[in-house]
Amino acid sequence: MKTKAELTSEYILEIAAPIFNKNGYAATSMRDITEATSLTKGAIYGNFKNKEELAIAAFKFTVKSLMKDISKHLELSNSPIQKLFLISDFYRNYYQYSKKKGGCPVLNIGVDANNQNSLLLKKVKEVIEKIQDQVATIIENGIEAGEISTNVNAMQYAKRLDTMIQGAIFMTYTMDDEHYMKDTMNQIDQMIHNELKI
Amino acid sequence: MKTKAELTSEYILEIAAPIFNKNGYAATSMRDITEATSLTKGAIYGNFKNKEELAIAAFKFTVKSLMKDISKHLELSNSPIQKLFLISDFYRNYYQYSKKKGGCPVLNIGVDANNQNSLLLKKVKEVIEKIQDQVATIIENGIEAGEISTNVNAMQYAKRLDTMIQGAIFMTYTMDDEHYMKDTMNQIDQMIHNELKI
DNA sequence: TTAAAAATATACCGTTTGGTATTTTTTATT
DNA sequence: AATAAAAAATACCAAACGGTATATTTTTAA
Repeated sequence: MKTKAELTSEYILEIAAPIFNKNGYAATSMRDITEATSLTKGAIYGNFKNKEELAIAAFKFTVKSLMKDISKHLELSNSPIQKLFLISDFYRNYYQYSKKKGGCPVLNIGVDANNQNSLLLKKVKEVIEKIQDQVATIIENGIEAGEISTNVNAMQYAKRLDTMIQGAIFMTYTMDDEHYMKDTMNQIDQMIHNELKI
Repeated sequence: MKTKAELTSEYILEIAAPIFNKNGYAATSMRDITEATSLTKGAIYGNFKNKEELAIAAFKFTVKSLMKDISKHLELSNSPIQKLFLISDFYRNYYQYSKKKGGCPVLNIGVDANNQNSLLLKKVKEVIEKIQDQVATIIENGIEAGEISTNVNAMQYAKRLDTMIQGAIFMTYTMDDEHYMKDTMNQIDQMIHNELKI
């Protein structure tokens, strides 16, 4: 059974994570958190050491949920090449999906933490590496399964896809125009067809 | 002849622009500006109405310089298709180049201003539209000159290139790894060769 | 050279910041 | 039901915040 404190911590993260994600670290005050949670400083500081620890926990909270949802979506097929198409399929709805989380945590916290919070930036880097490793593994599995050309450099291609996706996320949010996301996903699908598929 | 105030305003922007660009709006204090410029609040508020106006002027200052440098680089050829290659050529060195300005203003202020400062966000949008219009015009000129396939949708392709470039900038800065930039520019060159060139 | 105007420095304002010490309330155990 | 422990609320702190009013200095023009 979860303790009271554990439940409170989770509740705080649920509320605080989208706020930090939207506003960034410096633009989010502890008062924002107490007001949004209807809790007091005593409750917040009783469960988190300080603002930085809360922000890091909030980032982890959002990413954990995001990674889980992606993984779940990728379970829709066992074929590596189909899993790649499922990635673009997932991101096709990413604008609406990620809005509920206060935006894309990788993009927002990545930019926000740069030059500002090295601990937070390190966490973002780790998440990016993890995502890229997973995509590279899918490509490698595709090569082994004979679905993907042996000429493909899995890691390089994973990074390339990730770069395009992040670009699409940035443009979609900044221009408030989902076409960027849809177009980029179409482009990625074409790439998978033309450059990966055997 | 420039007035004293005009010279001071320029000086303030020179110093303040990279700071706002690096830290973001909320994380930059007016004290940061007074300390970096060795000026006092009187000088700053005498030349700029408030923090927001200073931040907007600082963004414009950085973008103006950036746009000028790109335009200058594109003068190296009169051929539209070569101009496209010159764009990727420019961004190949963009990491080192933009570091001096405190990072990419479009990426940094774009993410920072979202949900935070609608005036600043509007300025970023305008810059993105302006850049995309210029690239689309180059492509259109290439079509007219018979250098680029008539099948190409100029605006769509300009947005596609811009999206990829912004993705590369984000990944390069966040991972502190210039390979993302170089790889993406190679990819773009290949696209120009395979999809645009006649 | 002097006086007006412009520009900058100084001193100060109320408010908000992140954080802490203490008190009160709630929970769990006997 | 009583008690100890845990959790949360309250009250408070010094420092920093953006901004302003005023004093001083510098520049400009007669």
